[in-house]
Amino acid sequence: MTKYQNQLTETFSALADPTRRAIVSRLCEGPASIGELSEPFKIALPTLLKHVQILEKSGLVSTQKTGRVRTCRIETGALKAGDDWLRQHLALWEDRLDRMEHHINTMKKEH
Amino acid sequence: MTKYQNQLTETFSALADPTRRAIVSRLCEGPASIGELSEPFKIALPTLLKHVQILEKSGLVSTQKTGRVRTCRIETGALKAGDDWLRQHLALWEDRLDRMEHHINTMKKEH
DNA sequence: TTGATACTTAGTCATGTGACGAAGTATTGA
DNA sequence: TCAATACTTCGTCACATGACTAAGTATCAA
Repeated sequence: MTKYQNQLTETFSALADPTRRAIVSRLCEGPASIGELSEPFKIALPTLLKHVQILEKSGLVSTQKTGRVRTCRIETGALKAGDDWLRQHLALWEDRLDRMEHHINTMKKEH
Repeated sequence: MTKYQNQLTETFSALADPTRRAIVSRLCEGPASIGELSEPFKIALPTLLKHVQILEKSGLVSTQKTGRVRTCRIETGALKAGDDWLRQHLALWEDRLDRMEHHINTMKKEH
């Protein structure tokens, strides 16, 4: 598996979990600490931390520790990579449908 | 978890596996049977079938059996839903950056 | 300096996932 | 009819995932 494939796998895996998507949504409103992130969820801190680490590994989120507080923020690179993959595939399929339609119209005219 | 959340979870989970992404890529070139799909991969038929079933459940792919052959094709709905989520979040974050930049510029002028 | 705060690590557990081979079913072609 | 084809189901297995509690460590405030 190429690095690009690996990156996509990590991005989509990270986004496959509803808690992690909620974290991403929250971070789109602005940076937050681990404690702030954990508040809206009914999960233990170590569990939340693990989610943040997965998001960080996938490149969706970056973090920085200052004193005893770790601040998390969104990174758009991985979001864009996922979006690019989806759009490319949508475009591929739609091109195919267009070509098919064109082909059918050509056939009709020939009658 | 709402139905929409569930749908997103299934879509992103489905896309998290490289074999399944390869199946989606292949099907963007046009419909294919289970046998045709399995050829490029070094995996057993039951494994491939399971992947196709996961893709079908997520709504990314639809299948139809005629005689003894099952034909698989892309469905764009789930692809679009995933793309929408990503684009919405990219937009959210970029709006925030714009507002921040505007704020900084306003502060500068006030000096 | 010392107690509170904010994570962090370690260890455990139930469940889910992706893989396989073997054996089954339903169609098709000769 | 009957062998070949194209899945499909079944049972199993190793490993990954997401959750927890308990017990750390590092920083800050009084």
